[in-house]
Amino acid sequence: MTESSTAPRPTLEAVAARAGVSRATVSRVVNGGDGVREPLVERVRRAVDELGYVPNQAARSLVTRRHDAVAVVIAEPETRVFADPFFALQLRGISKELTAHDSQLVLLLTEGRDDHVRVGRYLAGGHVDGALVFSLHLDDRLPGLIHGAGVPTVYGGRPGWGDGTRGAVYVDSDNRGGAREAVRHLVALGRTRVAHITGALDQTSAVDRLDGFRDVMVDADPRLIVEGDFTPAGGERAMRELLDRCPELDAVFAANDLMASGALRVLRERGRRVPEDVALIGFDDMLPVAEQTDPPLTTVRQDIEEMGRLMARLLLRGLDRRSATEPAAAGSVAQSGLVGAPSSVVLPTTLVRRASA
Amino acid sequence: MTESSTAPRPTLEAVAARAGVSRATVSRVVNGGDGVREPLVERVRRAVDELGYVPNQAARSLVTRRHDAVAVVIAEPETRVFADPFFALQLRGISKELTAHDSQLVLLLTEGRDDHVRVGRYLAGGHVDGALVFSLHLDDRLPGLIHGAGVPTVYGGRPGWGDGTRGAVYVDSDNRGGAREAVRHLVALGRTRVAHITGALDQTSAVDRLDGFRDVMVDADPRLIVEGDFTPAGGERAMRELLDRCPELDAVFAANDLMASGALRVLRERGRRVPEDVALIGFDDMLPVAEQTDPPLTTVRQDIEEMGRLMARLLLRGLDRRSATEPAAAGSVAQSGLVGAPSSVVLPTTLVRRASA
DNA sequence: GTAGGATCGGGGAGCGCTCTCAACACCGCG
DNA sequence: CGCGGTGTTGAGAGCGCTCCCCGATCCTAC
Repeated sequence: MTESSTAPRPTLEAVAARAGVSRATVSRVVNGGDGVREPLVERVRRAVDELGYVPNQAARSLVTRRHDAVAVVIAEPETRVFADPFFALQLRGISKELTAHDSQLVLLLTEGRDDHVRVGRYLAGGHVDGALVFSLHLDDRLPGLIHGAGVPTVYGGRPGWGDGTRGAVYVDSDNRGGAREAVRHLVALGRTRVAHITGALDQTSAVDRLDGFRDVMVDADPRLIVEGDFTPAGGERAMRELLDRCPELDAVFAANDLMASGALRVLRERGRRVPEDVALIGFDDMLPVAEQTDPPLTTVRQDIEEMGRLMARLLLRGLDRRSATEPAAAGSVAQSGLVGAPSSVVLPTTLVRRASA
Repeated sequence: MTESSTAPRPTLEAVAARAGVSRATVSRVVNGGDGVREPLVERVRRAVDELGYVPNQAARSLVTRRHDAVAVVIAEPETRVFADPFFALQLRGISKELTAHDSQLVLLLTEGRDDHVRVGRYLAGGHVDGALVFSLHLDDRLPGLIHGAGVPTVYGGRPGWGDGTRGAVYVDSDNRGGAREAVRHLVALGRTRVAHITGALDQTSAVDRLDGFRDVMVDADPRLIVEGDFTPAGGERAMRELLDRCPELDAVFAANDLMASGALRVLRERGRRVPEDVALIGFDDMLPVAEQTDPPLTTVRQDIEEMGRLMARLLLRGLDRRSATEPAAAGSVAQSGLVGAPSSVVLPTTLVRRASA
């Protein structure tokens, strides 16, 4: 039977005693070991192993003010999130990158607006070295709170224009460009009555995709644009409305795959053949959805995992640089809290042609 | 422009000075405030507000040995996980419960076997008060490592029988009972040639569902049982094989909804009508999948979010009790590291009848 | 062989907090 | 009016670690 935490964990002191050196020497070895001669390093290493020594992070943070931990804030009030693998993929990317840098991932899920204050307080509390923030809605006050907390931050997706977002560093997909490409493809197919099911318009990604749609369909009949909400049910609803308003439409660009799948069901239900009667394009290339519909979905791919990885990389890089320049940089630390501000990144998208368009 | 972390955060000392009391008094107020007279409490509170004081968690942990943080370990080598909302839902449940207890969630995603050692080291490092572990595979050495780390742990799903699993506390669904109910339903429908697509048999949930199947189909034709892997593609593969082996089958119980959806596609492709020719039941009641197939899936529901919440609750309760009994309890601390070991919990499942069976 | 320089190791001072313990105040009761 | 008791407050000692600084050490070159 394990008596957990019964055995007091060995301290630096204990290791030092065992190896017959001073604490400082052990500390040096544990933290990289330069400046200590080989035989000693060896002896310390052995002592560490024998004792099963693991540094006490709390003690270390207390003096270094570093935590080797990054908060990931997912600000999603709706259950919706969990229906799509989006976050899981981002998390995976982030996790990989953080692990490679020996940083931990502290996950902050917010349920409602009240939670934002809690998150703000947590970040202000200096528990983490930085924050990665997702899924903002335009009216969120989170950026303001985060800004106030003064924690280096990278956003996933371009934040809105609210408080604290000016100069924020973010990683985003080329939503507008991707949308343009999708719609152009539909046009190239000879479709003339192209409709658009938007995402939830309180998110910049939805707005950008709508803009992309408009870039190509410059004077689109306003009846051909319906607001959705990124869910399959929303896609169904929107598709019904489109069909009612404008039965002669011959193509649909949905702002994500989930809505496209809903739209697809409605189209079939109403007896339209896809892609013969109506061509359909989604967005995301969410494999389990896009590949498994019938017909498989033509869609705009964004590399979600890579986005996560990149966010983490940007943050960590900024952090490193900051600690490197520590004393001098006070003045040049920008809004993001990152030195020499790594600028935002917009990743390209690619059109994946399957059967639906 | 925020100069992040430029202003040194106020310390207890500073608050004490401002309020004209001693550090100890401020500490008392900050930690609940009993034993301090009202006017003083008031004065300290004000000083805290004015200074924007936030306790330094590192310093606190250093002396209390508590971290108010729990690790969530997801041991999933395959990408598969991220295709289903399973973890997201569990995480949500866990997050809610932890938040209510002012605990943080440290997420540890493991990529491959090597990561297990890293995780073990992290847990042993005493960074967190406890751990919640998911998605074990039978041959995992993670339980052994965790056991060795001596961290109070609750497993999600019954762990296997390997090293360190004896006496482990877990939360699971009644996989076997749920499977039985599903199969009985098929039998009640008058189906006689009932097939089963199992999950990945290195996970206890898959094994248990198979056992439940066998409980009802006592002498099932072995050709009617095919091993799947919990993915839609695996479901397709398995369904093809079943159909080839045994074209006359009239019902299928798939060990999860994802595989059921794959099976459904194959059934349709081969011209079988569901449920007329072949009745189909899944497991999980994963809404985005189960409700959106055509026909919608009859399935066995398990309350995934509740499982997560329960795991967290069990862990936290054990932790509390442990710290309450601290000095005396050394001897009675069981395998799980939890005092007065809250025992494992198996949650009931319910059959959700939709159109597929 | 020894002086000089460069490098390495050890001692000690905290980081910010909690917690024990002693001092003190104030109450009621004898 | 004094004494014990109860209840508050303050002082101080660390928790385990890093990092600075100075003395010790080692090597090289003359």
